[in-house]
Amino acid sequence: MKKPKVPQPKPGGPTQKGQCAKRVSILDAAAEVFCRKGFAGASIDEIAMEACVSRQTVYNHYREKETLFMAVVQDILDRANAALFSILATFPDNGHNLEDDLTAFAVRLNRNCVCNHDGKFIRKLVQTEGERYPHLFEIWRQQGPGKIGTALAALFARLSHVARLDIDDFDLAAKQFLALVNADLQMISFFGGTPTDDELEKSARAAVRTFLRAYGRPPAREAGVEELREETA
Amino acid sequence: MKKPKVPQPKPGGPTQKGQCAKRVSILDAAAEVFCRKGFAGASIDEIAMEACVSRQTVYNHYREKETLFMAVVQDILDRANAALFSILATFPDNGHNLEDDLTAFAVRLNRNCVCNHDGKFIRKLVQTEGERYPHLFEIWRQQGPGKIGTALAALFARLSHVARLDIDDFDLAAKQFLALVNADLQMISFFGGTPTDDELEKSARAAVRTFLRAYGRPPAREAGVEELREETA
DNA sequence: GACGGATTAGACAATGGTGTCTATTTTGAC
DNA sequence: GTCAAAATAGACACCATTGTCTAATCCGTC
Repeated sequence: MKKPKVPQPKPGGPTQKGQCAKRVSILDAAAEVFCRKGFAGASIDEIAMEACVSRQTVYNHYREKETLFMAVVQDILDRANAALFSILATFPDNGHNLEDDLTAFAVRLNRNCVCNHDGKFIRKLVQTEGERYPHLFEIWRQQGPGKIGTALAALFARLSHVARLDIDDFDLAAKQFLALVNADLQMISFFGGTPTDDELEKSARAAVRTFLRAYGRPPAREAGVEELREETA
Repeated sequence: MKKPKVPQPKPGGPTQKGQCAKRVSILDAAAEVFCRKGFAGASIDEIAMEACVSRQTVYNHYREKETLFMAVVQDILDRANAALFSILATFPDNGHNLEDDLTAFAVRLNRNCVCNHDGKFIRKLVQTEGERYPHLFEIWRQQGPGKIGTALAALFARLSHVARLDIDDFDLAAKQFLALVNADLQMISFFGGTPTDDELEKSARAAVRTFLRAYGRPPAREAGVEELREETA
């Protein structure tokens, strides 16, 4: 009664090595449970149940708990990476309004990379199990924030070159941009909650505004502060 | 051989209810182990061993694992809070150089509240177990970042009033200040590593510089206003 | 319909953890 | 020195989990 239950074995499942349906189902369920309970707290039975699969099937696909765990991590990282590059490709090199462009970019980044399920999962897991698996932490740092950071720095370098930003240290600016964008949301997504679209938009706009106050080139109409300084001098 | 070992029972231990030495020792050890292994992964035996105490003693002081866990959390929060207010009390209301003052403040805040042992512990624990104990998350948000945030907002309000900052939304600025200060360090302290004093200082200075680019009043007026105020007082 | 690989439920031993109990020893106060 | 409270080691029942094994069942393919 309390053991894994299997509703319908899904007749259409292809039996390939790479992407068998059961395999995916196990991976998803494992991600869910590992994220909720941590490595130690997650039980194979619970994962099997959530995946609508027998425990033995789990062991057939992944030799042991740790194998499964590592497979989950790699899977999530791959997905998050794909999302990141797809977003970076959308930034308009010559849009009209830098503030709007950056805000839209920040919203998309947060929604699809940082605040989404994968993002929360991987951060939580790294913090929970990073000490036990230093290897895991290293992979994450290079493939996660590391990639976002350098990609963003490159973007800022381009924008600086087109004279829309006034940045001296691109890497620093990238880190600060990410930090600002997450200032509001961190608390929400820290827990389980997912920020609403409204919160996402609002906090992104506030962050971008501050960022541009610090790093933006005054486009003549927004030169309030600059002019003030000139006049008082 | 592998059970709790007790070297010397420490003859000088007073037997009071409030702060018995064993009690403290257990609390410290429990914090350490819970932080390393999470709630599920930590075993009472390991805690007892690390505290140089028998398992039964642990159960004598704390009825069950969960009781101990909650006591640890409350203890850490109290300590972190005390540290925070002691730091806030040191900010000079009428210093000469705002950048230096803010930088020093940020360094101290990070060293004693955010990047130190307690800070890392509480963040890790909230993220690990927050879902299982929503109560824990709520306490943390109000007593931790919440208190820092409002205290910082109040400080910025004071500084704005003395015309050293140009801020419209104090709460937002406080959040952004904290975010900027942690932009660099987050990655380091995310794992187990403790940032060096040098890293702390450098990242704080970069953050404050950006913050002041966004929110600072042109420095020409700073000294004048300050002096005027002092003289009229 | 028959075959073979995948999948299933369920039993199983081994392990390790929790919380209780007891008999003994230590400790500080008197 | 005596005494009571606290702390100790160790045994214990109980439970959950891991990973293995087996016999039965499902599935697509031939």
